[in-house]
Amino acid sequence: MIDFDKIDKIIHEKGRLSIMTLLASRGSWSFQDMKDQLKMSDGNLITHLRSLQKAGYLNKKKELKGRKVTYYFLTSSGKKAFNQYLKILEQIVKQGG
Amino acid sequence: MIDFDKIDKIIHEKGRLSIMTLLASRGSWSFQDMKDQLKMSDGNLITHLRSLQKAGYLNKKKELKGRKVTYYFLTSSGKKAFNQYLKILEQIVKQGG
DNA sequence: AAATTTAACTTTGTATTACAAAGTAATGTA
DNA sequence: TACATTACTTTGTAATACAAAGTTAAATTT
Repeated sequence: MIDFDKIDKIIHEKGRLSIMTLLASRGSWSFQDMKDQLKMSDGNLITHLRSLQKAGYLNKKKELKGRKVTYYFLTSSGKKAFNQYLKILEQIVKQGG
Repeated sequence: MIDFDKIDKIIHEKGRLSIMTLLASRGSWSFQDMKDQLKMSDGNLITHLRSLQKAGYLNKKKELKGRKVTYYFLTSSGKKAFNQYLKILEQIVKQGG
C-alpha cells in the first residue's frame, strides 16, 4: 500500500506544488515571472515562497539588472524532497491507472 | 504549462486522496476497513467521506452481514474526476522527472 | 430481558492556513 | 521632485483538517 503519511504537506499544497514544479523545470525564476506565470497575488506568492524557504527547499539571490530583481531557485534539499514527492505521485498514478 | 488551477481541491487533500485511491483500487470498502487501512479517526474519516459524497464522488450501501456494515464505492462521476486528477499528476511527474 | 458490544456516525473545539487586499520601503526613471 | 516598480509586510477572513468524546441503533452475550 502507498504510504500517504509520507506525502510532504509543504509540497502537496496546490500553490506550493506549482512553485516547486516551476523551479524544478527551470533553474531560477524571478518573483515577477512566477507571479505572472502562476497568477498569484503578491501576498499569496511571497507567503508560499517563505514557507518553502523556511523548509529549506529554496533560496533566493538578489540581482541588479537595471531594477532590483529577486531570483528563486531550489536547494539540493528541495530537489530531493520534490523527487521523493514525485515518487509517491508515481505510485498513485500506477495504482489508479 | 500545467494548469494547476485544474487540480481538484476535493481530491487533492491527503486524506481524501488516500480514500479515493483505495476506492479506485478495489470496488468497495467498509468504513471499518478503511479506518484500519488509513489509520484515521472516525471523525476525520466520516468527514472526508461525507465531503466526497457531497461532491458526488462516492456513495454507500448498508448491508447486514451479521452486523450492520456500510460499504463505500466510487460513483462514475468520482471515477471520472479521479482520472482527471491522475492526468495532472502524470503531467507533474513527467515535467519533474 | 438486561447489559454489553460494535458500527457508524455527530458534535465540539482547536489550531492551522490559504488567500486577497491594502499598505510600505527601497530603488530607478521621467 | 514626482512617479513607477519590485519585493515585500500586515491584516483580516473564511475554510478546514483533525482529534476526542458523545450518541444512536442494531446485535450479541449473560
